[in-house]
Amino acid sequence: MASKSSRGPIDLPGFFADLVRCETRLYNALNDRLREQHGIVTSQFEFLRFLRDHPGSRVADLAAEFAIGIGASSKGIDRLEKRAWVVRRTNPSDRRSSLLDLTAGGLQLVEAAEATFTKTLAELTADVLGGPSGPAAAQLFSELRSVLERDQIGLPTG
Amino acid sequence: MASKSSRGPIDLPGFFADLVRCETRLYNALNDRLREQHGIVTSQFEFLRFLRDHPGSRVADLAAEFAIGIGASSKGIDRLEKRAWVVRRTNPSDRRSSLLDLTAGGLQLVEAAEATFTKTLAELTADVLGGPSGPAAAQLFSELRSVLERDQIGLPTG
DNA sequence: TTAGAATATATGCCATGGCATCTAAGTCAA
DNA sequence: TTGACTTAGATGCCATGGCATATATTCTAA
Repeated sequence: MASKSSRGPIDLPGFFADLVRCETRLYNALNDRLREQHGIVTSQFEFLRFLRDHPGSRVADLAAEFAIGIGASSKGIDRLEKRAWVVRRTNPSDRRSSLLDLTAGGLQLVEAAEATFTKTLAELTADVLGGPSGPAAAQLFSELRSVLERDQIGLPTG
Repeated sequence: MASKSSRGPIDLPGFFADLVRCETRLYNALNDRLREQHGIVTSQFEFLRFLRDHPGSRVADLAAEFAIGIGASSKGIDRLEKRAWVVRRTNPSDRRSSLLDLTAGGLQLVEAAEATFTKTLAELTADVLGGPSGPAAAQLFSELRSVLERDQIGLPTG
């Protein structure tokens, strides 16, 4: 059961539980839709979108963005590269790393998937998030995210 | 970078991205703290807390609550049972299923872990979520969760 | 009553992520 | 220059979850 509202200070554990349940279900639903329509899952869409918006990123940049390990980031790129949506090009100024870019096919895919993603998200959440307290909530999570990133909270080791 | 605020309708994809990043980092940080202080991870704490609050639940009840597959729920209980925090007792009215309960040790653990969990969450989020728009955001996610559960959005197959 | 359908969950296989480790490459000081 | 240290990321092992399947019960209709 979702937590109840109250007057006093927020019930943080209850809020967190609601948050995680929402995120899980939305992520699952987006996975289903993206898989059936484009053959990818949400995490792959997020990788592709990030690379579209930040061409020339490195494996470590993705790891930092998504708060995952370097190994997971490297393997995720392996899979996208195998499907010819991403290319690693040797970093001319540091040959330990590669610069990552979308291929033409990758760009085409991410644009199509973005339409599905945005539409699905709107179907599932617009009624509630489009309400009067939506903007305040969005602002709040934007701030929380900034704080967590600034303090480097919750970064995996590897 | 966290999404910027705006006047118009909410940027749903940006909001969702902020949400997922926050959830990932908070979950990671809670994992670290619970692991070092109690030898469990957050998902296990959530199982134990649910069983404390809903004694006699079945494997399928946990799966529904957490929007995970039945198999994952069963295996999660296996692990908690192996550590003697949970017992399966045969359901007298349906021998296909078991009724789940905490042991005394499980109850003791969940109480201790809850203190750590609540304290950590407060450390990491109270500044932002304790602000003026916190209650509205909490209410919003409570509603969104109710809607997603009512419509059975994002439940895995198995 | 009993065979077939439905249900609850246990189990096996695969994919993915964390963490440790390994290698290649860059940095720095003597 | 060169040897020690650091850094980027690739790779291997393990844990966990999804999905398919198997098994034990229960339900249902003839």
